[in-house]
Amino acid sequence: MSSVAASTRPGGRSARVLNAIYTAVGELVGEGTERITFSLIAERAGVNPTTLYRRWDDVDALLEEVAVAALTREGDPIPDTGALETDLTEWALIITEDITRPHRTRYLRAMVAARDEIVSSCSVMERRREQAAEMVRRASGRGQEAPTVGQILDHIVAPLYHHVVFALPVDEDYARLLVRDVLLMVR
Amino acid sequence: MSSVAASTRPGGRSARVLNAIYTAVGELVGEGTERITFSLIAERAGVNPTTLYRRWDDVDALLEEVAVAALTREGDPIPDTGALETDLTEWALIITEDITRPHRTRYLRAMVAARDEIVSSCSVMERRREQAAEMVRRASGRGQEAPTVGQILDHIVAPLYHHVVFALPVDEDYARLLVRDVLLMVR
DNA sequence: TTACTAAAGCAAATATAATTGCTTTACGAC
DNA sequence: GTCGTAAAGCAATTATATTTGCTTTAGTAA
Repeated sequence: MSSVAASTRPGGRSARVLNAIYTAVGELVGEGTERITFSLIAERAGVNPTTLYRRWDDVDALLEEVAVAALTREGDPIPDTGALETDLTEWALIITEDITRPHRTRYLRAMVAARDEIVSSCSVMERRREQAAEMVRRASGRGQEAPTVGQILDHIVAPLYHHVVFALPVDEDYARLLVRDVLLMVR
Repeated sequence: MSSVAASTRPGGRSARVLNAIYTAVGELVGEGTERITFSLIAERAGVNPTTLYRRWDDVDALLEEVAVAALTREGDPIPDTGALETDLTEWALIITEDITRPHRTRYLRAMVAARDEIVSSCSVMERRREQAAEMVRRASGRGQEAPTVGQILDHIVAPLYHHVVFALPVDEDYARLLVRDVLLMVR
């Protein structure tokens, strides 16, 4: 298995090699390559296959690792429009756009296919929870009634991810619909 | 790829072999075997490996096929308690119990890891839609106000599957909570 | 700088997977 | 029954994947 960090010598070459490997995997996933193998990755990364064999138990372990890294990268801004409804709508649209990009979908699937321990170690959902919490906090600050963070996760985030993962259609209208539904719960 | 049905000679041996293969895969998945290979399956099924190579492109294709078959098997009864709230609660509990069983979870993951085409061809969600529709129909027949079928799928089914697939905790209380939330939408 | 050593590269050896041509079995149509 | 054929079994071959011992490279600490 082995993990990214904790290398005793993270300074130069190892880091460079690791980076090349991650990039190679990213490219291959992005290109929709069907059967990704160590040899393929090594070739693309300009790295010796042995390195891969020594570092990861199998290709899946590496793919999961890269997927987790890619999915938990920070970045999405938290909308701050002055009203919860528009905040949530904006946010739902950002998520939609993010997870429907083909290689994002592939990463999601790769991660989700993995064993519990790996999936749990991935903080995608924690990240979403924090973002939701921030929007709710702002709403409360303005004296607005708001759904709970749990409700936002269960009824906006979950359905969106669920649809992507089960290859069901996801679009703007669907995202807006979910926001409307969740707001019906607070009235 | 090749699919289950449409064999020109479904009568005896082929069917028996296919069955042995499906059973073997089921067992291996159930046992949580990490790296399932054709050889492993063939050995377990008491079948020649060549048969597997000739019939499926790769192990994943076979796993997906078995997963889809297992997940779309009929069986869950549709609760009919006389009130929508209890129907939905019963139903949510049935789903919860079903998808949290370890080898069910594994099947779900296997399916979800697959390519779009395979996932789409799986009617798990259609099945759920029909069941939800039936309960809503009964409620309307009694003159009860009810959420839409879409709302039930988005806000009860989706969160449940989402939690399982993302290795988040799922239990009875969670299922009940979701039902309560969705009913808040109709008032 | 220098010495030490973790980690990468290389190449040969081994193991496992996948393919292929041919033989055998046993449905299914007659 | 008997015949034709689809699909399974077998075995030899080929291709890939994986392991291993050794060499080289280059961070890091002194």
